Amino acid sequence: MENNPRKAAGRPRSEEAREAILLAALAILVREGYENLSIEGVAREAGTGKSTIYRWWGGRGDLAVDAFFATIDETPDLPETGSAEEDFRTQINGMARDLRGPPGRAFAALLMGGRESPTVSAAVRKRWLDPRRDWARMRMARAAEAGELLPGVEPRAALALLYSPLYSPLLFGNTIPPAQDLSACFDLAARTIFRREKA
Amino acid sequence: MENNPRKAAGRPRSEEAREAILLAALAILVREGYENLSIEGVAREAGTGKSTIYRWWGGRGDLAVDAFFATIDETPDLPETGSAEEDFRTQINGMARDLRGPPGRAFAALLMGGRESPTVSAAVRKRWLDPRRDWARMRMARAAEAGELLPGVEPRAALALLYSPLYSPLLFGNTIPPAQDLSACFDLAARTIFRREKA
Amino acid sequence: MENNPRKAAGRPRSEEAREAILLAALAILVREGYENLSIEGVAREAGTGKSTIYRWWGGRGDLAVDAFFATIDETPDLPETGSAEEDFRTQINGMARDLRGPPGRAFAALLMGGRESPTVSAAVRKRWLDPRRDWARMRMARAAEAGELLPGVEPRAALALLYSPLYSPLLFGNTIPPAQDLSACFDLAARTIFRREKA
Amino acid sequence: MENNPRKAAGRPRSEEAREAILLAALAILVREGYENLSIEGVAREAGTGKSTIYRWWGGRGDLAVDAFFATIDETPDLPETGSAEEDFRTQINGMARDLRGPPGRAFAALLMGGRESPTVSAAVRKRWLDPRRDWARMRMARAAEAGELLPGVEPRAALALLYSPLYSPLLFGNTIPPAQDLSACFDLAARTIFRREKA
DNA sequence: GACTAAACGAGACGGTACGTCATGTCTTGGG
DNA sequence: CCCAAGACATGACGTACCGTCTCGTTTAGTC
Repeated sequence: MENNPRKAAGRPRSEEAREAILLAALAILVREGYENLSIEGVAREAGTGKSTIYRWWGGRGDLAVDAFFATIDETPDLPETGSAEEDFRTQINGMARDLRGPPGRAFAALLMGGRESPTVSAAVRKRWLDPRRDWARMRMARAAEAGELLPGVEPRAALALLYSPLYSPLLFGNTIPPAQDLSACFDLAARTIFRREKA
Repeated sequence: MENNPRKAAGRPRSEEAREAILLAALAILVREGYENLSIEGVAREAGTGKSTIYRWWGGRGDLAVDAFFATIDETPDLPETGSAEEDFRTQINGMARDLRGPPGRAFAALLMGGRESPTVSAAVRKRWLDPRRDWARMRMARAAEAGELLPGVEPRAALALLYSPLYSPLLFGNTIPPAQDLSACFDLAARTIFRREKA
Repeated sequence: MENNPRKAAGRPRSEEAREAILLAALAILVREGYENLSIEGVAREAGTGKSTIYRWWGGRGDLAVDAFFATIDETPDLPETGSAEEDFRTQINGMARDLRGPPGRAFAALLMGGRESPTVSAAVRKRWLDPRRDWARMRMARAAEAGELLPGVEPRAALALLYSPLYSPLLFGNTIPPAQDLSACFDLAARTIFRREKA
Repeated sequence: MENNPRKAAGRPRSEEAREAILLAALAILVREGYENLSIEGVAREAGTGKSTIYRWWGGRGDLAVDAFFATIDETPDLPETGSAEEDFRTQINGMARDLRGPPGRAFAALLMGGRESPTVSAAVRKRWLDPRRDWARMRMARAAEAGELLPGVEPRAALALLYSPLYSPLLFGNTIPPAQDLSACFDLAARTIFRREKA
């Protein structure tokens, strides 16, 4: 029951145009990379005018952010089993799945865009990093409470150790590591973080 | 029996111009970021003609690579003590020192440039990643031989675990983590990788 | 037996809007020239919607025409004394008065608009030129009948000679000549056109 | 024997491009009028880049001026016979010939452009009006000296009377009057200006 | 000491994209 | 049916760089 400033006069925004623009932007992002994502190109491919893009987005950075997140379930329900280790493994694998393939290229492009515009990096932090990190911190705190952590484990360092192997290859290779490698890293890290039940 | 390919007729390359260009490129890179590094800007700032740049470099990517590596000792002699753990810690801290501050921003910019041009990412791999990774693999193999590793540690995963926390923050924050955080991560990782002497 | 074509259903045209639009258009015309007369600008300044303008006028040309003629008495009663020379002098001075100053600039702008749209030039001819020319032709014919013309004077050429000096400076200087200059020209022309009574 | 500031470094201006641009501009000016003369259109038609146009001309006004004057002999040698009346008739007919047809449309367009930009109207004055007016004033002064003028003729008014009928129709009809009409006007005006030899 | 040849600065060239603005059309809700 | 508001596709604006090109100049080695 939202009561906007009365009603919003004038012709309503075209949902068609909005979608065409986001689709075109995503396609170009994946196909040609952030460097070659131009507003004119998007307008051409989407069959819209440039001004329609500038009316709703601030520039190619904003556009790239929205285009990427249109492909992503922004607030996935994260399961919570009894085991913190299992929960983290599930989340990390899920993120890897989200980012692998074309969306991964878009994501890498997006991070790149972050250097060009603080808006973009803020948006990425706010819409990707923060929710996932918040969840992770909370889960880690609960694990500590439940005595699931080994003694002397600092939560912040533990999180860095668990997540970094997922992201860092983007810097050099543009790709998310394969599931097997990721698992090996996770297992190794988990060994030094989580208390395991004695067999 | 001519020693060189003849002797290179004509006016020799101007060392002055080369240095002015690299300096200008680095300055712009650090001051304004990769996005705003333009060939025209470099030529203007260096007081050279554009063609001199295009003669020796393929584009702004190539130029950025050279400008960055001009600030870095490309093949540092890595010490080797008896302890693998100490050696890795030394190397990682050294890399962090190299990348922290302005050069770090240049490095991030460089990695970004990698998406735009395969030449750049190849150069980064060849001049940064490969030598460091080669050393690390070798050192890790020697550690395994010497029985310094805990049982069940896969070298590849171990390396990923050790190095990722250094790089991944570049993706989101444009910075290298502070020494303290890095140490905490390293210690945590080391605990699951290296066999420690019993007290 | 309905008196009007039906009665015109629906909301009646807003006289307020019409006037606001014409006023705004005239103001912009005088203040910023025809070049900078934009429909959007008029709508903004008049506080109306663009479509209201497009509904009633064909474009900025039409609008300029109406705005200009709103400042002019379109069919002034022309006096007729016994002397053709005096009557012409009176009319020409009257026209000069109408066109001098801001309205003159608007008029020049209007003529300029004529090149862009045949509608405009037709309107200018119909609402400015034709009534004045018709009067002049009639007066000249009557003068011929009354024997006021010198022998060998072709009416068409005589009219051109009398009126041209009023208009032609608009082309180069954007202004109507001062009264004194105009008088000198008129006197000179009159000498070769009108028979003067012997003293 | 001009000694420029040494030599003019850099690639020399392309004469080809200059000509293609002027030709295209003139063609558009004549074909579509000043209103529809756009820099982009000229660049498209001339096969050049926009920047080449902006490098050498300040805008469409400047361009139109140059395009028009490229078709006109800017400083025609004016004959001088013994008779001032004949000389003026020759000059006026020559101007009419210059302006009739396509160049006339371009000229009208140009005058229109004068309202939009003071640069243009200054250029038109400087390159068209002034030389012709200067010549006319001088010739008129010489005629006065030689006693060719009727008594009481003010040179300024006489010039206005002679030249106005040529220009003023441009305002309403876009065309230069036909030779016959022009002659009639000229004869009528001449009768009140020049002393004629007794038969 | 002239000749050859490449690198140099300068800067013009045809392009592409930028972000802004006005066009004329349309689609709402409300009077 | 009119009106205001304002979104829409279109297209020109003037700017900034792109990467290529064409100059005249400079700086070596080679004859």
